[in-house]
Amino acid sequence: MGQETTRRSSAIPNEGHGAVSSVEKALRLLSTFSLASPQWALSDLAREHGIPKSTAHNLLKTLQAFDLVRQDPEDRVYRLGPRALEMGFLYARSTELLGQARPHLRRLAERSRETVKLGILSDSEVLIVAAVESTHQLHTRGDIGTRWPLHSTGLGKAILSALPLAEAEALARRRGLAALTKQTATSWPKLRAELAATRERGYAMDREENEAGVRCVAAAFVDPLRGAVAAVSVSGPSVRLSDAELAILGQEAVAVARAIRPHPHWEEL
Amino acid sequence: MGQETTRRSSAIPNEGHGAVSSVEKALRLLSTFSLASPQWALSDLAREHGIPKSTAHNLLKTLQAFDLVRQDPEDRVYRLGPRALEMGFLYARSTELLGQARPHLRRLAERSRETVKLGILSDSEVLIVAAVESTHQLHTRGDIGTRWPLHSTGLGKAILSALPLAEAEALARRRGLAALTKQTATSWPKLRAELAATRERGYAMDREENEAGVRCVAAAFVDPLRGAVAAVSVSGPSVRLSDAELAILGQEAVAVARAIRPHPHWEEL
DNA sequence: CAGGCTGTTCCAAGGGACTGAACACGGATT
DNA sequence: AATCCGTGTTCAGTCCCTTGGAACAGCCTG
Repeated sequence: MGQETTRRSSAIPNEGHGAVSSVEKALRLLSTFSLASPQWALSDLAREHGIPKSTAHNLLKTLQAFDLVRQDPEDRVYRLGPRALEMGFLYARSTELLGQARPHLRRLAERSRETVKLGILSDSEVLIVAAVESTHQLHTRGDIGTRWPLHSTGLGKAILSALPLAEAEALARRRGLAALTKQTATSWPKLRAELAATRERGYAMDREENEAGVRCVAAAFVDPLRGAVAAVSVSGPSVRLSDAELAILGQEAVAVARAIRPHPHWEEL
Repeated sequence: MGQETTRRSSAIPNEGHGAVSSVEKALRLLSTFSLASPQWALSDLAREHGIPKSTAHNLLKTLQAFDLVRQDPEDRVYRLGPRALEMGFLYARSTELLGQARPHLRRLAERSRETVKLGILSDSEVLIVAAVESTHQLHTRGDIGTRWPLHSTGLGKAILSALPLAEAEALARRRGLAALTKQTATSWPKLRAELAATRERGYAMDREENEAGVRCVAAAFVDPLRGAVAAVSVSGPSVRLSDAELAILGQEAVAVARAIRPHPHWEEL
C-alpha cells in the first residue's frame, strides 16, 4: 500500500495553495466578527485587514446578499446575519457525532456533577461543539462555539496526544505555547512529556494550566469515518477535584470517549 | 439523472451590482448543503451549479481552509465544517433579540402548552431562530434553523403584514404562492386580503394553510434598532386549537411580541 | 463653515480567476 | 486483464473581473 503521506494532513488547513484570494478575503472579513467585537464599521474592517474601503465594501455587499452579514440601517455597522445561525444548526444536525454524543455527555455530567464538554480540533485550536454545564453554584462554563488553546487545556492535550507526534508539534507550535498560568507547559519538550504521560494514562489532565483554580480531565477519540479528532472533558474547581477524584473521572471520560466513538456504517460487514 | 440541474436554483438572493462573483459562487456552494443533502461530491456540486469542476475545486479548497467545509478523507465528499457551528453560536450570542426573547417564549409555551417559535425574515422566507417545543405527545416541531414560506405560515403572514404592502407583495411573489394545502392562499389578492385582516386583528392566523391539521397564530414586531422584522407564533394540532382558543393565544402572542421588542441601548438616557 | 470622518459609486487597468485539457486513481463492466 | 466509465486533482494560458484610487455625499465635531 502507499506508504507515503501523499494525503494532506487533514488537520491543518492549508492556507495559500490554490486559494481564491477574493473568497479568502471575504471569509477573513467574516471571521473578524467575534464575541468581543460583534459589530464592525466598514472603515475599521478595511483597516484591520489592510484592504481598501471599496474592496471591503464589495465583499461585504456580497456577504450581505446571502444574509451572512447584516448592516444596521441606522448606524451602518455590520454584524453577523441569521444565515450564520442557520448554517450552524445545519452542521449540528447533519453531524452524527453530536447526536450520538449528547446522551453520553449528559450521563457523565449527572454522575460527576461537573461541566462536561465535547471539543474537536479546528484550525489549530479546540472548538467546543457540545456541552452540559454543572449545576453547582460554582462551576466552569460550557459555552458552545468557544475556542481554547491546545497546549493548556485538557481537551487540547488529549487531542494532541491522539495525533502523530510530528503533527502534534506542528499544531501546538502554530499558536505558540503562551503561559496562561504558572503551571502552563510553555516549552515543547515539557509538553511532549505531558503528551507521553497522557498517552500512557489514557486521559489528559489539566491542573490549573489554563486557568487558576480549574482542573480538568479529558479523553480523546477519533471519528474513524470523518477523520475528525475529538475529546470529552470533565472540568471543575480544584476544591472539588482532588487527585483521587480526577483519577476516577479520567477513567469515566475514557469510557465515554470509547462509547461515543461513532460506529462506522460498515460495522455490520 | 436529474435534469433539474438546469432548473434555476433560485435559493440565491439579491444579485446586486457590487457583488463579487467568485465570492458569490463560493457562498452558493456553501448554501447547497442542506438537511436533506448534507454531503456533496465535488462533481455533483459543479454540475448543480453549472461551473467547471476545477473552479468548484478551488472554491471548496478555500472554504476548507477556513473549516467552513470539510472533506471526508475516506470517500472525499464535502460536508459543512465546524466553523459553521461557531459562527452560528456567535450570531446567537451577539444578538440581543434572542437573549431577551427566550424567557418570554418559555413563559408563553408554558401557559399555552403548545410550541412557540420566534422567526425572522431572511432571504424571502421565515427563518426560525428560537423555539420552545410543546410537551404534549402530539405537537408541532420547533427546529431552529429551519425555513418556511411567507405566504402559508402564521409567522410569514404576520411578518408580511408588518411591511409596506408593495414590499410584502415583492417578497411573497419572489418565492411564489405554492399550494401546500387546500386552504393555502395561492393568489396575491387573496393573500393581500389576509394581510389586511391580520393588520386589523393584530395577529396572523394559519388555519391549516401550511400543513393539514396544524393551526397557528403569530404576531410580528420590528426590532427598531437593527431593522429586522420578526414574529412569535404559537402552533399546534387543530384538535386542541379551537377558534376561541386561537383568539386567546393570538392576544397573548401580541402581548409577547410587544414585550420582546428590544429596548434600545439608550433607554437609560 | 471648514475639516475630518463616515459609506458609497464609478471606472480604468492590470493581475488573478476561470476553465478546458490532461493526469491519476478506483471500481465496474467487458 | 484490459477497457471503460467515474472520480478528484493539477496545470497553464487567456480574458474577464476584481481591484482600489479618486470623487461624491452625508454626518458629526471642531
